[in-house]
Amino acid sequence: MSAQPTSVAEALRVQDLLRPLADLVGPGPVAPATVAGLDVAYAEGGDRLAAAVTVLDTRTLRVVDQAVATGRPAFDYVPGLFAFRELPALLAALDRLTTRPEVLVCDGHGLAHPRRFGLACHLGVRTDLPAIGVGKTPLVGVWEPPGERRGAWSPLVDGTETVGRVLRTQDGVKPVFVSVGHRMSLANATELVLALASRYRLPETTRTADRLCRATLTGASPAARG
DNA sequence: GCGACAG
DNA sequence: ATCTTGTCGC
Repeated sequence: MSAQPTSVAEALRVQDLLRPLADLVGPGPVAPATVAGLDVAYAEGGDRLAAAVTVLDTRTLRVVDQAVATGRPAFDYVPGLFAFRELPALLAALDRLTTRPEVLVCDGHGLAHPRRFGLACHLGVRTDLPAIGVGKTPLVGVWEPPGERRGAWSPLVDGTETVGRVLRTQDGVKPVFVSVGHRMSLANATELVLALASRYRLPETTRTADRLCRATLTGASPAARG
């Protein structure tokens, strides 16, 4: 089977094949110097997309490198198989970076997935980089609402497993869903997301990547072909 | 069987 | 994801 499946059955098998390769424990870099944000935007009609990666200096939160890749969605949108849709373009964008980020912050879940292999796990395994997932809405699991203050969190539980954390990144603002992707502990992932979401609900990494891929589709940028 | 369902 | 108006609040 290929890395890019053409059917649901095949996609499920790819996940089963790659899942054992994910390291869901490793502490990961305690104080990474750089962190990458990844995001994808779709053109009206959804037949075209732009994937963006921005690399930020962890301390200053300034963008130090970035890349984009445009293309077609590689798979229909199927909850649980979402990664196959955006992965090719995201990997292409990553290839265009001139630096190698120390951690990947993905727009979607990692372990918090019905088969424990969401986009963040997939990207981590395919790049062998520490990766974490930050979702805006849940895919699996149950949780108690975390405290109202920034930094408060509660475990995200699916069945008998803790698959992530529901983290409040700003006072009184809807929480985000953090889960491990690859080579990173849940505690360190939580700490990193909180540091990156210093001012807004979402981490700066995803905010900068989001702006970049949108601007690319809008045509606001000169060099943005793929 | 029916609804839910990352982006 | 994308399509959309007004509205509340710093």
